[in-house]
Amino acid sequence: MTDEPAAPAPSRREQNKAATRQAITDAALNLLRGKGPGNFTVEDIAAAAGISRRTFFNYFSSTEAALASVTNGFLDHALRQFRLRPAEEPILESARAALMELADPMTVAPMAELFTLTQQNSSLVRSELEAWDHCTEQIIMAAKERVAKTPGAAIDELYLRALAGSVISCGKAAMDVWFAQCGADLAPASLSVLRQLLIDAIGHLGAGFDSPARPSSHTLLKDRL
Amino acid sequence: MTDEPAAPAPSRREQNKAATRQAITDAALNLLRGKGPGNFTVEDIAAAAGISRRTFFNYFSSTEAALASVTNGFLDHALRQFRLRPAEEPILESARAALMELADPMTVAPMAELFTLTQQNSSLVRSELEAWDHCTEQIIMAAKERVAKTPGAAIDELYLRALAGSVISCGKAAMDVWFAQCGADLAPASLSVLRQLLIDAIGHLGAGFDSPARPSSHTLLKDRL
DNA sequence: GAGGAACTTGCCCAGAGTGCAAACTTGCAC
DNA sequence: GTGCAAGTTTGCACTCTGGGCAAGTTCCTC
Repeated sequence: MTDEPAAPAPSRREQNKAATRQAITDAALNLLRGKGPGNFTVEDIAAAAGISRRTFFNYFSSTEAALASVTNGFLDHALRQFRLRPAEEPILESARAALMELADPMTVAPMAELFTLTQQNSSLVRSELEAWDHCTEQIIMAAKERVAKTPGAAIDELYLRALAGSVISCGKAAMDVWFAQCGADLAPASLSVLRQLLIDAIGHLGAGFDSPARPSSHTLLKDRL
Repeated sequence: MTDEPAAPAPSRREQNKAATRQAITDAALNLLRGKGPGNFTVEDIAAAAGISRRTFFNYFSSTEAALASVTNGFLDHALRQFRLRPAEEPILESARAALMELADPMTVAPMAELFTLTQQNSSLVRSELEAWDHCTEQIIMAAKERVAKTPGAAIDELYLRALAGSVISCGKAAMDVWFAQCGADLAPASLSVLRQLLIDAIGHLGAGFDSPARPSSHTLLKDRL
């Protein structure tokens, strides 16, 4: 149901595959909601999605992989925003802007739900980690492309990797604190908190984590609660 | 908790368990060396360690978990160093000092080997990620304890999580770049490179990543010392 | 050295993941 | 349409994982 202006020939085959993939992740998410993590099998998912067990494995290598599509969608969104930023902008500022886009109800809702459903289960947490790491690699690549655009600039691998990793860590930290404070609350006030947490985290990063506590935005955060 | 004045009662049982645990990880590592990742089973490990398959699972929940003990040992070493730093020292400086300890032949050797053996295999990479994440959580806890010691200081959860995550990311970035540059080379020159990479990474972090890409910034080292 | 706690092991079973080959669907050309 | 090639689904069979259970073994304590 995505009508992009530049639709690259969605053949019947492609449509079917996309529909099946969607059916699988929907089924997996429903089972997660209904039975809780670890209480359903691949066979259950396949049955709910109307396919055979074997076909499930043609699409995903595990239950976790199927559920990871939620996190991946979430992080891909941020990554897309990052790529849209002008090349001459400082990377930290681009990152801040990209992360800011995550504090949007539509975007964060699936992630918030997954988070609450996932919290207790270790194998699901593991695939979350993988998703964040994958996003880090993507950011590194995006940043490299950006650097390549500016003439006379050399790529400092260490700088890029450290920066990308730190940015992602800050995003993760903000999300963690937000979930801990607000649960899966998606009300405007809660999203404001998330936005402020993201700003603060990137702020700490930009300031080199100078002072142990920066009262300026911290109090602001508490006011919102 | 380990080397306290109260003798840590190494009973026969404890010894046996420790020996078995060690035998398992040794066997796993040998098989990894000999057959490569994914080309041996839990049964192979158990046989090589002289125990039953069932007993293996009494110690580790998977092959990856058994191999992760290498990474965990590596990171625990850093964590221990971190805890040894004075409480009034800035956290970043403590982190720098702790990471510096990793550039030691004895410490880094197993990690370097594991890295080269692991690189291609995704499920092993995943458990590495988990180990780094676990270390992050430990650092957060250690930092909290430290903050609790200083009177009148409030714990800023976001600050701590963002900082710990960023520090770990910088350590990871330095290791990644080092492996990419030097492979598993443990010669003094190579270790110097690692040391400098760690210093630079933490330097970038402390400087808020404000400088454009610029390798080998020895000024930052001077600043910190 | 008797008794109990801790540990190992074999047995069993549900479920994960994958290769294979037979069926079926779609795309394409005639 | 007909037909064929390429892509997909599915059942089947198989290996491996992970863990519950109960019987056997080792270690500690009294």
